[in-house]
Parts: sequence; C-alpha cells; structure tokens
Amino acid sequence: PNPESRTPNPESRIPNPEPRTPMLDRRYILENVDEVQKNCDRRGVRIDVGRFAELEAKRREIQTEIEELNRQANVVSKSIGQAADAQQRELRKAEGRSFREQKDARQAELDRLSVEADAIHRGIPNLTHPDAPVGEEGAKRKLRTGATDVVSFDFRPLDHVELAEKHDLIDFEGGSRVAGHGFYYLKNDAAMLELALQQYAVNLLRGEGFTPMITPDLARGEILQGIGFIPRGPETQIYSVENADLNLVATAEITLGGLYAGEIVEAEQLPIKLCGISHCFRTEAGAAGRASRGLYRVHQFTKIEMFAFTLPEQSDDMLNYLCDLECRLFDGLGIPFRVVDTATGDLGGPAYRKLDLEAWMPGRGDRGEFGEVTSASNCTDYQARRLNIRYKHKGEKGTTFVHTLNGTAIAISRALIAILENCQQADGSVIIPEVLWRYTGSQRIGPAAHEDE
RNA sequence: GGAGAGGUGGCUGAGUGGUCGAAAGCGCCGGUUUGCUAAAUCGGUGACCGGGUAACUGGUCCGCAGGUUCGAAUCCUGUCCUCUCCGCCA
Repeated sequence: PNPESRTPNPESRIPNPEPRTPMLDRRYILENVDEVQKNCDRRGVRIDVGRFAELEAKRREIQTEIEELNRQANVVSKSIGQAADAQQRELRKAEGRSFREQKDARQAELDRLSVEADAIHRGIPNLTHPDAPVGEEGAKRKLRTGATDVVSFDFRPLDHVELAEKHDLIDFEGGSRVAGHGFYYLKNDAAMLELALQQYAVNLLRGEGFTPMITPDLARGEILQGIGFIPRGPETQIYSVENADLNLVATAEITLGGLYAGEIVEAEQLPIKLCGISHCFRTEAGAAGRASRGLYRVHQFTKIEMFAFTLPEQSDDMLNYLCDLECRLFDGLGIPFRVVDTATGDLGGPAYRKLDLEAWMPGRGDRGEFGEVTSASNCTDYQARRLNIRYKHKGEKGTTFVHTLNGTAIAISRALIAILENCQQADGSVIIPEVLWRYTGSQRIGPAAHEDE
C-alpha cells in the first residue's frame, strides 16, 4: 500500500507554535553541548551538536542586528505620522524604506542559517533516563516477570493463526481481498474477545481515575509531528488522506496528546490521566517478512491507550504507575510476561525512558518467544514543547512545559495472540480468561474438553 | 457541500491605516475603609524572545500563514476554527 499523497495546504491550528520547533530547549543545548552530544551518541544518533551551537550563536548575533534595524525603522515610521509637510514626509519614507531593506537582507541571511540549524535541531532526540541500559536493542534489561508462569504444554501448541483457523476466528483472506495484505476480519469469538478486552481495560482504568475517551481516528499532520511522528515522508509509518491535511492515527497517543495542544493547564489539575480507545493504522513500511505472521504485525488494530500529562517531578513515578497497570492487566488475564527496560539505542526520539511488556507467545518461533504487547514511555517535555502544552500555578506568573507519558493498556491484536496461544488446551479449545467472562458471555472457544483440565 | 456572520488580553467586549499592546467591564493582586463575611474606594495587573547584577531596556505577538505600505488589529490573498441558515445523511 502506498500512503503517499500531497497536501496543498498544511495548516496551523496551534496558537503561536514556536516556528523552529524546539525538541530540546535551544538554550539548554547551548549550555550543555557535551552532554547532549554524549546522549546522541548513546542513542546511536549521528548529530554534530557543536555545529548546531555554532550556528545558533551566529543566529542570535544576526537576530540582535535585525532588532536594532527594526527599532530604527519604527522610530522613523512613527515620526512620519507627525511630519509637518509633504516634503519631510517623503524624505522620512525613503529613510524608513532603507532601514527595512537592510533588515530584509539580514533576515534572508538568518533564514539561510536557520535551515541548517533547524535540521540539526530536529534530529536531536530527547535526553535519556540515567537508568536506561546503554547500547543497541539487545542491551535491554529485564526488570521483572508477571505473576503467571510460562506453562510448558505436554502437546504441540498451535500458533494463533492455526487456532483462529480451527475456530473460524479470523479471516485474513477476506481482509486481503477487501483492503490488502495486513488487514483482516475478526469473527465470532475473536470479535467478542475484542469487545471484552476493551471493556476489561477501560473499566480497570476508569477505576484508576482515567477519563475514558473514544478519540478521532484521524488527525492533522501538525499534531502527528508534535507527538513525534513524521507523516508523508518516504519511510513513513503513517497513512495519509489525499487532498486533506489528515492522517490515520497510529495510536491514540496522537489524539490524546494533541488534545491539549496550545493549552495552558492549571498545575492543580495535574496529573491528567486519559484512556483512549481508537483504531490504529500503520503502514509498516519496510517491515515485511519480519516475524509478522498472522496478527503480529498488521495495518490496523484496536488499542486502548493510557496517556498522562504531569508535572515534571511526577513523570518518573507516573511511568512506573503506567507500567504497573499494564502488569495488572496482563496478570489479570493470566498471561506470562516480562518487563523490559528499553536500551538507549532502541528508544524513539521523544522517549526519555521506555518500559515494555513482552508476553509469552507459545506459538511464536520454534518453541515460543516473547513478543512485545505493551509499551510505556516517559517523553518528559519533548512532546509538550512541540505541542506547546504548559502549566502554571494559579495566581502565579510564568509557565512551564508539562511532561507527557503514554502507555499501551491493551493492543487487541497482540493480546489476542497471547490469549489464544497461552490459553489453548490439548483438545484445541481455548479457555477464555476468567476476567473476560462477564463480557464475552462464554468461557471457552471451541468444544468442551472431554477429559477435564 | 452551499450562503452569511464572526475569531482581539484569564473572560466579556470596543477598536476599519500612524502616539493601540490595544477602551470599558469582569476576574486577579495590593492599599484604604468597615466589627467578621460582603460591599465601597484607590492603584496595579498579558505572553514570548533578547540585553543588563539590577532598576530597566530592545524586539515580536490582535486565530494561523503570506501580501500591500515608511507604517497593519485595521486593507488584500489563502487557510483553520466557531455560530446561523439551507442541502445531504448514519
């Protein structure tokens, strides 16, 4: 599938977005060139921070000149209004024009400089939590395991594709015919399971003070970029709508984070905890063939997402809290999993730290493998800067960027894999996790076992 | 989708080319008065970027982007959003 299309007019709705899109604060970078450079190195991001500092210094210099020229031009302009006779007036006009022309010339130079400086700036990723393991993807650190042990079957377990076929749960062929490879229909008990999982997750989160939200499934390019996605690039993971500045969201993180774009919230309202229900669309460009059998890597799925806006000092705890909730959700389902602290080299640009749950998938690979089912990230103020989301204390002056965090509660497609494969029985039936019975109305997929379990 | 109206400071709302960063009111902060509450009254009260130890000071900002002009909240173009009416529709 080719998601490429052109948008005639990318719009701006966020009031006064900093035109040069700060990722890290420019001043912070200038004052901490070495540290920022080291951080980029640890993440495997090739960036010349020193060069940025150089350009930025020059840029400021010119900016000061421009302001001075502007000031002089303003003085002249003001005097014209009070000028006595027409001759004086014309003289002053010429003077003013001259100042503006000089200014424009300097401005053009500044713009040229900014192009390079901004390109570097855009590439600078967020800082990294000191505890995050340093290295490539393999350097990730296992933090703990869930409450449920991995069961070794005394029969050859089926994978979820085989189980789905056996019980008529998923129509991959139909999905391909109608929408292409990577799309599918959930049928029968799988459809019911999706609804049940949604209810299960949302109810638990609501009890924890999250506001349930069914969000738009499309969003403006600007919002995507604020969150850290790059729509419409050659390698983009994002589907875009033709002739409109709209994109199918890859996660409700986009719509939940974007909800407060341009806002100043009262500090007393923080933390704000949202629970988003949305479909997620991903082109998965360049991912073909990579361990993506069945439901594991698809172009569309439903996801219950947690999102939090916090005070800066709250975000470390909030990340652990989101991760704990994910653990509770999967412990509740009886799925074995481990929690992994993502290595620096594998962090996305916005993430300061990322904790993943990897569930055991007995049908994956030769003898079962862990596969990522959730992901919780602390993005500190990286997204807030780009979306211009700040807080202020009531009655006080001055605003500060909030911290944003996101975490998967349940991504239905991956959860389905884990449930089908872990809960399968020797006779091929699947026992539905007990916490879902009240939503599914049934307890088992497939004929009851003849012998007991 | 069509027609019209509108988007101004924390809020309401004036302002149609030059002392407008923006009247007035509300709110907020401080003073005075009153026995608390409340009321009255006086004064203060936007954000961002830069310079300065500081007092202070330069620039930018009237949805957003661009244009005209010596000078734009004000004129022009595009666009987004809101409201009203019409059409269509789950």
